[in-house]
Amino acid sequence: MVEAKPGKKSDRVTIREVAEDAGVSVAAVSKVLREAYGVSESLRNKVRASMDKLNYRPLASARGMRGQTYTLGLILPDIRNPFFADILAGVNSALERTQYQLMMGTSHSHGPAEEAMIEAMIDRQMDGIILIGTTKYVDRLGHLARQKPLVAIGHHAKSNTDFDTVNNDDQLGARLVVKHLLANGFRNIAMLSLATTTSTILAERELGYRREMIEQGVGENINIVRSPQTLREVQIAARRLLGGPDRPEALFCWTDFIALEVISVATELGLSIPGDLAIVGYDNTMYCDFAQNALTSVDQSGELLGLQSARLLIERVRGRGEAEHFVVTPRVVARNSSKRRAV
Amino acid sequence: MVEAKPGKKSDRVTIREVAEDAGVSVAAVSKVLREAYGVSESLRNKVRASMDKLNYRPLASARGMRGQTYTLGLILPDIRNPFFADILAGVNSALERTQYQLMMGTSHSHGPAEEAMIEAMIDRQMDGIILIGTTKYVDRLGHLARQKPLVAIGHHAKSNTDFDTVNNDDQLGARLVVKHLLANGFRNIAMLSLATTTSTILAERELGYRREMIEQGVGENINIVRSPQTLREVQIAARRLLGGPDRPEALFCWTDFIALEVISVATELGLSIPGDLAIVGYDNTMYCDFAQNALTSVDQSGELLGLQSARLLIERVRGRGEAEHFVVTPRVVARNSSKRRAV
DNA sequence: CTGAAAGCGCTTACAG
DNA sequence: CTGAAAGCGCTTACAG
Repeated sequence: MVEAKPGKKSDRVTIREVAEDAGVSVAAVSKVLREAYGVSESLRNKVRASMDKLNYRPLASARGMRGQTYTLGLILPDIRNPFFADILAGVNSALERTQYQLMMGTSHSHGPAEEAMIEAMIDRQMDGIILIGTTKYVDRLGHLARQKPLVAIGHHAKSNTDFDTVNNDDQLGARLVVKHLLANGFRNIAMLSLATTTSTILAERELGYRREMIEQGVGENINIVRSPQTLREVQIAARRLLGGPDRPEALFCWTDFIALEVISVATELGLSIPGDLAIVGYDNTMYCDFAQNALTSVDQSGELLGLQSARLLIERVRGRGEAEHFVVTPRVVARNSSKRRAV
Repeated sequence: MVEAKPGKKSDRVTIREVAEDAGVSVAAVSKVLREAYGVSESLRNKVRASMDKLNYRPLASARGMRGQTYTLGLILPDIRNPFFADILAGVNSALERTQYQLMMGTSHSHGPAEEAMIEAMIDRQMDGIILIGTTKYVDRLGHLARQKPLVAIGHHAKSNTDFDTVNNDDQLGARLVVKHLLANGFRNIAMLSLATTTSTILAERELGYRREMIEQGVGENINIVRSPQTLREVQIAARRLLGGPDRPEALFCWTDFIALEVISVATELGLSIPGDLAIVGYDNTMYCDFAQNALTSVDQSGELLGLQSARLLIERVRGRGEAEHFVVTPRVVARNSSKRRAV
């Protein structure tokens, strides 16, 4: 009488049982599983039939002990930013017909969690990692990439050869915003950026803003305010900027999420948008379309970025060695928040 | 001359190297790692020193072959819903000082992805799984829970003995909304619910709405509209409901996310809130506080739910057998969107 | 308290 | 084309 152990995986079908059922060797089953070369049609069919019949599913960790786990990791810096949902949609659609599964982790901005998350994913044998909006870990990214396929979204490193990058042209995006606002009659344009010393995309956006302001002859109005991401800090920064006497005519915010908070502060201060203040965001997330926001924003095709990053990562996992750097061209999507004022 | 293989993990320190360095057996190192009984102070110290010195990190998949992977899975139905960020914050804080790492997966509403995600997590040896807002898979949940520790958030199953549940009292939440709206002078209250046949939390909220409407003597105004989650479908449903001649005075939406879309539609229709229409959401997410939304909502303490679910899951992983069902009491957070109209 | 050996479920050379 | 055997890095009884 065989008593099932109270253990949790007692009912799991193994490759050995499939092999027995199909009357072949364990190695043969493994080959069919990996779609490896040198398996006859008939053997493959027998094995497939047994796998289906027994409802076999390979154990990823066991596979990972020698080969791949068929698991890709995605690290998000902040799950609250709705832009990441767009990226994720793209990643998911790229993975749809593949064997790969996506596992996500978040790195809280406070603490050393980003590094910890990367290590956790390496320890869990992810075949490759997609990193979004790298910040602190930047310097060690090359070292990491040499031991694990890596794609960075939202981190400019064109000259790097160890990992791929996927970006929109952030400098251009910021330039387009300045152009758009000037075209609509706003000349005193400030920028609300992120307090960071390591984000290359913010550096690019600030650079684009500066350059375009200067080239358009409104360089004397350049004003970059930097704030951390927390709700409280953004509100404080926005109140200070908008409550004072030298309030700008327009404010370019580095991401929609923050722009929505600015709209809130402006509304509370009794400012009308765009009458008293024009606001532009970045990422063109779904909230921009809501009538109560009607937020002009820069579309950087988040879904495409996600799609492309997953494709590149799989290529890397399969052996590609040279780095690729994918860049998409952004465009301004104009809405009410930056409309030309009635004269 | 030993040449490092081009393989990716050549630099990984193993338990064997730690054992050699410390001058003990591999089994001893394993025991220290697991903080198992029967290890002398001095042996432990030696091993710990070697682990630090060599910068040893255990490979989760190897551990999982016999024991635990120290990885917990969290399955989200829709990453766009900001409520899940609150839950996640709670889960993360519960895991902070533990050995466990969280890996998240999303199940797209379209397709059989929810089931696929659960299987993917089982195949990846998660020690336990937190499931948010279960829908289709409900009937097989018991079977699943018998092979893997499981906690469900947002799924009522008090009589179930195989897994834990973590919820707010959804029926009460809906009742409180009706009470609040009536107290503010709104009598013709409709409800915008989710098109689902399996969600128990929606069933509870609908029940609470119905019962309270009847008990308060406005049963003749009961009107439940059900819509899928997609932006398009919600807009269509909202336009039909709000554009018609028999527009309700107030609309209770099943989640904030949907309520924000309704605010958008109402705004586009030229309706003022709450002048022409009061709106109430559920979950009290951060967007409610934005002045342009000022959305009254039901707070179900998402962070607490997340915290509690992680704690319960770890207890289960450690062997607890009986089911626990945690319920938190919701409360209405009143904002401008449901303010009493000026007479 | 400590360690040698078997084994978890796969993949990978290597023979045949 | 097919399979027997070794091995991935851990944990788990089991001896000592």
